[in-house]
Amino acid sequence: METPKRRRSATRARLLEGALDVFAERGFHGASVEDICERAGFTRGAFYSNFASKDELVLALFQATTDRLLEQIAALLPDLANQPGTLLDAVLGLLDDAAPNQRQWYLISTEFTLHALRQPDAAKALNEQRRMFREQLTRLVEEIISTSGLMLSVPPEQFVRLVMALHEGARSQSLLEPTEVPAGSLEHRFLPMVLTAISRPGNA
Amino acid sequence: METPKRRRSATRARLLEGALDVFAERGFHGASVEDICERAGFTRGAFYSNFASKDELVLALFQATTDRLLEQIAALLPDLANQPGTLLDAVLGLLDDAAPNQRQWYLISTEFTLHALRQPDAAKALNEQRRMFREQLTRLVEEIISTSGLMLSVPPEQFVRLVMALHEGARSQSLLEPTEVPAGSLEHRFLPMVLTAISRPGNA
DNA sequence: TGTACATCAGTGAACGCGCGTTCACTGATGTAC
DNA sequence: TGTACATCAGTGAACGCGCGTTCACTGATGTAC
Repeated sequence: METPKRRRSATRARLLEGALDVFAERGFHGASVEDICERAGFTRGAFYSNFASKDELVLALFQATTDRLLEQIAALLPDLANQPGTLLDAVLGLLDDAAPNQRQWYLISTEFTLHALRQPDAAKALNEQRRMFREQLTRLVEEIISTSGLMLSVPPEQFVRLVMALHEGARSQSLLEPTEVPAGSLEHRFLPMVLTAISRPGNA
Repeated sequence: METPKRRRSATRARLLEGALDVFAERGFHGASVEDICERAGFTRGAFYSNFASKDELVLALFQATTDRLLEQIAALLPDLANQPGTLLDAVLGLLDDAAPNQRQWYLISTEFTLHALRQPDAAKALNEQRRMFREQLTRLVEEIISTSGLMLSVPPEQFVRLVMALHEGARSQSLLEPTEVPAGSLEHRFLPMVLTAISRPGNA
């Protein structure tokens, strides 16, 4: 049944999808409201019937994308924790599977980071999202550690921060030089060393 | 002597300085030509007497900043290589001393990275700059290794890529959460582990 | 079931502001004699 | 050294385009009887 409410929220969703694509292609400022509407198959009036302003759209898009990302991760978590494979495979696999389009997600989230560094409101929202993301990853790490009998010489959250930082910096290198730095190569080369250094097999 | 040529190049330099500040505050698109000129104490005519367009300014700014950065590093290198202290102190110290204003440099260089991911010309310039930067760091690492008798189980350039990637990701965390992640904390916590793992004292 | 009216998501034309860019000019500095 | 002219860095007004936002409207869907 195509009730008006469903129709409306479908329109909103299509506008958000369009915004995601166009923002990734041209950046927040470079993308016009018209671009976004055209991509979504609507006129600008539809846009202002669903969003108060372009600024509001940016925040709504970030929230929507973040919510979906966290849901997807929550769905992936149980599988990863129970499957065979190393701690590292699980964590890095999660980071890769989290976003379907890595390049797009990097462009959007990095631009939102810059935005947040200039606007405290956005920083609050971003830090909240990052905190939840870290908590999910930390939970995964803790679970795997407890079932495998590994020991970390640093708190799991610190380990997660390390993985996320390295992942972010490595991704930017991979996107700039795809052939010199294949995606994931830096993480897979160096994180095992850290694990060797900080983990001791502790089978009681 | 205030010859016209000197005066002209001073104007250009002041416009570039102004652009650096204003771009950091509002982003490339968010900063207007008028903003930049006002900051530098000129009218817009002066701008177009020195730059063909706003786009050209972005590239010129990147080149100018990059050139200065590389010069500063070249000046710092000899001191660092000969001073006492660990390999890590030298490399991380160089990364910190390279740019006087870390936050500003992060904002500018990250936005330029996003720009480069959308525009091949900019990507070429950026990759060239990053290559030279890596080469400087690699040279430093090689020199310290050769005088200290350390051994790396990976090529020095790979080690440098690791440090740069971690540094970039760690910096974004530090800027977003200054109290939770003090600048340099992730690097100083984890890179020693990598060094322990991959270096063997090889005093023949 | 059919009719009359209400609602409101989405249309598309219009507005007006800000911004990048242009250009005729000015006045300080350099050059020729 | 002094005068007349040339140069050209920087001025500031004007242009015009694109974009964010508004608003009177339309026509499809829902509701009342």
